[in-house]
Amino acid sequence: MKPLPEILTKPFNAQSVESSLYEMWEKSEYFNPDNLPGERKETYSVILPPPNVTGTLHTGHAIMLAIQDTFVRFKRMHGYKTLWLPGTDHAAIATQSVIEKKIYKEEGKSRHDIGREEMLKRIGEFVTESQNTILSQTRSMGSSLDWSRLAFTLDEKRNLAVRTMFKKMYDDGLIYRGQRIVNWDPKGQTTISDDETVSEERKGIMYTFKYSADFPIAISSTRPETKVGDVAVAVHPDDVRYKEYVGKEYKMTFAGCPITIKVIADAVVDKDFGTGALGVTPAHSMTDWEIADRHNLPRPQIINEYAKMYGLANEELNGKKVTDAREYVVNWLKTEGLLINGEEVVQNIPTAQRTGGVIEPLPKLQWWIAVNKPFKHFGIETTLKKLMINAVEGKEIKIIPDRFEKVYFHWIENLRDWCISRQIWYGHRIPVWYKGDEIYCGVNPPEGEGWTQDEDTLDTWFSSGLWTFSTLGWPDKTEDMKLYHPTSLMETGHDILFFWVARMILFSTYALNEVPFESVYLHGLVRDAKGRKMSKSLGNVLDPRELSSKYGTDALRMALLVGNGPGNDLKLSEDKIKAYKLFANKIWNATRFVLEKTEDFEKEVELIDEDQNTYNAWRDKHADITSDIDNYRLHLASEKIYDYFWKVFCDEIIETRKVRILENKDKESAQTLLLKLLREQIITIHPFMPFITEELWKYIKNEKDNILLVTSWN
RNA sequence: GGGAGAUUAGCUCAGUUGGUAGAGCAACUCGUUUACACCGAGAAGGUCACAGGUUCGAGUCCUGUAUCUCCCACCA
Repeated sequence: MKPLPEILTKPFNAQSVESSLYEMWEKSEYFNPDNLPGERKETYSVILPPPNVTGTLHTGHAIMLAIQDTFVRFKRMHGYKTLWLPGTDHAAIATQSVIEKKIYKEEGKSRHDIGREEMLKRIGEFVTESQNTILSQTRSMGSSLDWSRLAFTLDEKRNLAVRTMFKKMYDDGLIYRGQRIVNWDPKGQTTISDDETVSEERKGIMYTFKYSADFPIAISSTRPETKVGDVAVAVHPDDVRYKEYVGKEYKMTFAGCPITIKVIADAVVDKDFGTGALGVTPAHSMTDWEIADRHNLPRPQIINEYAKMYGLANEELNGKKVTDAREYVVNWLKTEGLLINGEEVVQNIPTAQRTGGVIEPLPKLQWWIAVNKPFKHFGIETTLKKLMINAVEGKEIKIIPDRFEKVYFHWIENLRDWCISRQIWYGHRIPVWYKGDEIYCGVNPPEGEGWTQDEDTLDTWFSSGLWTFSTLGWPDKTEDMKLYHPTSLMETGHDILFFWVARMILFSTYALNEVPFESVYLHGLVRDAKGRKMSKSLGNVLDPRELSSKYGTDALRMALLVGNGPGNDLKLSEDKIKAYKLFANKIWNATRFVLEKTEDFEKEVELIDEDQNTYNAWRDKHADITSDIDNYRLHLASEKIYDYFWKVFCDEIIETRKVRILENKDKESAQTLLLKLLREQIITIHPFMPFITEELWKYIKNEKDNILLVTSWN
């Protein structure tokens, strides 16, 4: 054996070795599956959920990187042609608003002052500059990503994929332009999808009143200001109280605005709610819009994009914010003696997830994906919804943990057409051009003069939805597509099951007729030791960069893996990370000791029975750990190797064998056993704690052995 | 209004297919004679929320109850 290396005589210092080890891995080019040694027939592929390009690493990223890297390293050591592909997300609205704020702060200018072209140029510059931060932080977690395939959701190749997909769906009639009620975010000045809204509990007042003294039916509303846009009052067809009025029309003046109200009967109305009569405001309520559809009612718009009243006969109301208008209308009701009562209620108000703005439902001409529309799909009539359901129901995709399958199905059942156009600048521009009444959709702009492109961009989840195959070169028929799609595993947070996972399934099954991934592993949120969400205001945010420099990346990774079952939130405390720093130290010292005790070791000998039994027990443990990883139980696998190394190997095996080595009793067998166990355990620990194990491997490997990254698992 | 999850040692949490309860931290005793005090040895600590049931046997399966958390839902 070699003499004991100098570095081992000192305590383990993670910081001093991590960056040079990562550099060594990168230089080996083994992160790229094309360069992996040996013959590898089976592939294993994972596409990294792209972090926001302007972001910095947080514990959510750290957990995702730790889990994925562990699987990827395991499979790579297992002989698979393993690809883990990195990328970043342009995060459309989030990024644009960051830069808008920055420019406003520094120059006092809005995006409209600056103009579309200049604004996009500035965002582009900012993004280029900022992406290195998240990428280098991603590296620092030890992530064995193939950087040669780095992708960006808004680069040229991904843009081609987006345009191609849009055109294909447009031609199939699955993307259409339509005037419908949208979720309008007055703060962000854009439409957003249903999933981008969050309902917030707020107190409001439910006013019960009449439009005018002559009108026979009282109605209830928390938004009386919208009633100037009413065109009907709907009652239940069986409601005897109002039967005599159905079909009649009333002309009145409400809050200074002339209105015509038709009494109609519709089954959606709940007889027992409020007065049992519903004031119908088609332009500003989804339900009412649908009622208007059924009864062929007009749809006057009376609120604009700035959440202000407009287009009304009463000039006093025009330009008023909806909240001020509400006050105005309520006062008017009071003075006219029309207000019957006002009852305080708790209501769920939809707000925009990104900006917090209160959603104003507005009718707008937008682009949609039709999820319920039948179409021919590879010769079979189906709908996008059915495709999404079939992929999971038919077990082509396994969701881990499986309880999320129910959540997924439930979401799809309630899914409505997806609004994909956004009134922001940063993103994939809609590949549609107009000239007069003509409309052209194409991957490339139309020939000829006079065409103008649609101003809108696409929902960021449209491009993210293509991620598993746009990263592999689609729409080109690439070797990567053939080898790595469907991908093996998608690992992400359960909070984006709908936003992202479902959309990837939609696009992939639709365009490729194959699932985007075979398994979905959903991790939970990281919370603090008390189970609270990490937030700046609580001051309980743990920064993964600080933690890894303090305790070592290996220790941080272990803390994120042990006991962290799929789908459950993880409570993370510094104490836990500290415990695995001690573990790293234990591995270090045990290695030194074994190397010291085997300095005079020459060659492997046959193990005596006692040692063979010990070795066999380890092999059982090893098989157990292997099966845990294969079955997505990293939380158990990591704990088992920790427990075995410390409690069994160090506390029992080393303690007993060192006596035999000292006393020269079956010394060679003891030495053989210690070296074999050490070597095999270092290999087993590597996917979890890549740095310390790769460092130690240098001192325990045989001449002919490659670096640990590509050393065989078995 | 629907759905999902949680309830296990003082604290924070594991416990894959049912077979005499585990980890980290904290607290207790002893040990620094040579891998590691970033350590070792030992002891202590739980009627596994509650009530029933299935079973030779249940933290683990079934039914119900309570408390908490999350998700979904256009009740105007």
